[in-house]
Amino acid sequence: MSSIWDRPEPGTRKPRHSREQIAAAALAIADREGFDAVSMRRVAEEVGAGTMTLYHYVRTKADLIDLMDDAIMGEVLIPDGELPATWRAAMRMIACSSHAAFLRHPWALRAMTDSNGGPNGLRHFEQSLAAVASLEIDTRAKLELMGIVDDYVFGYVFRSAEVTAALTARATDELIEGLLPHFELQIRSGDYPHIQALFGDADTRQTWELIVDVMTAESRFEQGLDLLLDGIEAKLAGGGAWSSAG
Amino acid sequence: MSSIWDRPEPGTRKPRHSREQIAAAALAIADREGFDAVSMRRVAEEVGAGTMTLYHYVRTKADLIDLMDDAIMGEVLIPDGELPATWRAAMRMIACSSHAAFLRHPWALRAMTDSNGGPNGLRHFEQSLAAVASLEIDTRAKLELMGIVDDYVFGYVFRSAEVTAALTARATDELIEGLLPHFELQIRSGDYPHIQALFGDADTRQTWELIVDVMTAESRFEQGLDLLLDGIEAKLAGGGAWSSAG
DNA sequence: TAAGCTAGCGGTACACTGTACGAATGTCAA
DNA sequence: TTGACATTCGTACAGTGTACCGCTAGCTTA
Repeated sequence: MSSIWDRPEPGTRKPRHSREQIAAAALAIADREGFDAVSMRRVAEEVGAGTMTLYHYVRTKADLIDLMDDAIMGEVLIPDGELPATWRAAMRMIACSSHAAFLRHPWALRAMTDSNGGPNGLRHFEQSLAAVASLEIDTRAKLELMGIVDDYVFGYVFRSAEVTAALTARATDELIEGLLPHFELQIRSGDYPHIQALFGDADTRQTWELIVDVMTAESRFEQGLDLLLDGIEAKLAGGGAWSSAG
Repeated sequence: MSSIWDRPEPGTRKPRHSREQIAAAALAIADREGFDAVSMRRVAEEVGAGTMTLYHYVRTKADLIDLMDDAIMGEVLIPDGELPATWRAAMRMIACSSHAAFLRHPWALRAMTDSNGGPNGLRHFEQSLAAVASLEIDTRAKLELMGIVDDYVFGYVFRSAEVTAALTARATDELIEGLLPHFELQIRSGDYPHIQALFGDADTRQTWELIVDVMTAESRFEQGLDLLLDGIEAKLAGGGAWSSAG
């Protein structure tokens, strides 16, 4: 019912561990061995405690994941005083910082599903509000603007994490090799004229590498972000007010 | 190693079930009881077979999920001949269709992690290529453009699915009620001036409802999509070529 | 200092998961 | 009818999260 942030750590008698330590251990395991390797037994082993001991610091595994998520959100935060003054530069910096943090922990997005948002999440929200504070649009419009940029950032991170996961599982070559046979067969059927054209003039393998390259290229993130900010800026400068739904 | 799409269904002797039937059963369970309820035992029960029987139609559970994913991608496809001629209208229609399909199955994105892409995924790729075919930019730029729009779509769907999941678990009121105490406490600390300002003039509860409303409002999707397309259009019209990274 | 309370620890057990193995059953070709 | 083998599925095992409960160590009070 009540989230973990409402309940105090145990502490009247000196506990052997701490939430920070446990979260850090879980994070280390996730980074090293993947998110699926994070089990209560594995984390307990990592901190040198019995499995059930963890349940004195954390009510459920979901709570532990909340702790991990908030640690990630901590990495997203912009250090005090470094947030640019203009809304565009500020939003851009926040977006890039999020991007960087999630690239360091590709499993994080998957873990984030049904997280409730801890203190660092709140601080992140505060910073985003600060970024758009100077804009002269109503509150709803500010929230919408923040949401739209977040949508893009999360989408990029989500999709790039997908590819990253697939690539770390197998090597690029092996992955392409595995997909090729079935793929070529389909293409030759003639049902996919545009894909056929795409692969037409060049070597099949070369085109595949181009696709993987585009998907994983970091440049695409800033490219798309700037295009989106262009669109927002144009709308804001366009005299007509931000068109709210309500 | 090889994906499910490469191996034929069992069939020389009349099998009692089919991949379609099994995938449909799994989909029904996911829609009705949530993605986590989809277990091999549960699906087998649904189709009226022994648990291990499923393994004659599917090599692993991951394969079954691939089947489910491809069914969803089938819902995303634009019917033959209905794809608009201009790139912008076409991309917009594909994006909206994706949006709609994933709203119908909020669990689908979570299931999609490390899916390998089946026939309907390929058809979707074909349609996206068709949408940007008329543009006079090089292949890489086309792929980048498609990727950027997909990033946005996935991001919106991901974040809205998060909120949707939280809201179906508890009622909106109950959710807000649960978060309020801890939240108000934090706000009063003075560390969050912008959030404090946001909640300042109005009733706390009212502002919360505004936030939830903005997050879940479907209008935000098309709003952001149009802004992104504005940015892309401006760049394309700007004379200067699409700035590729390579 | 001694007694006792209890916070913190963790072993055992249970219901659940995916799936390897192999025995039983059914259906076809000969 | 007989063999071959595709199809079905019961059993078993290693893994998961966590409820329950006994134990021990350290603080508080007498």
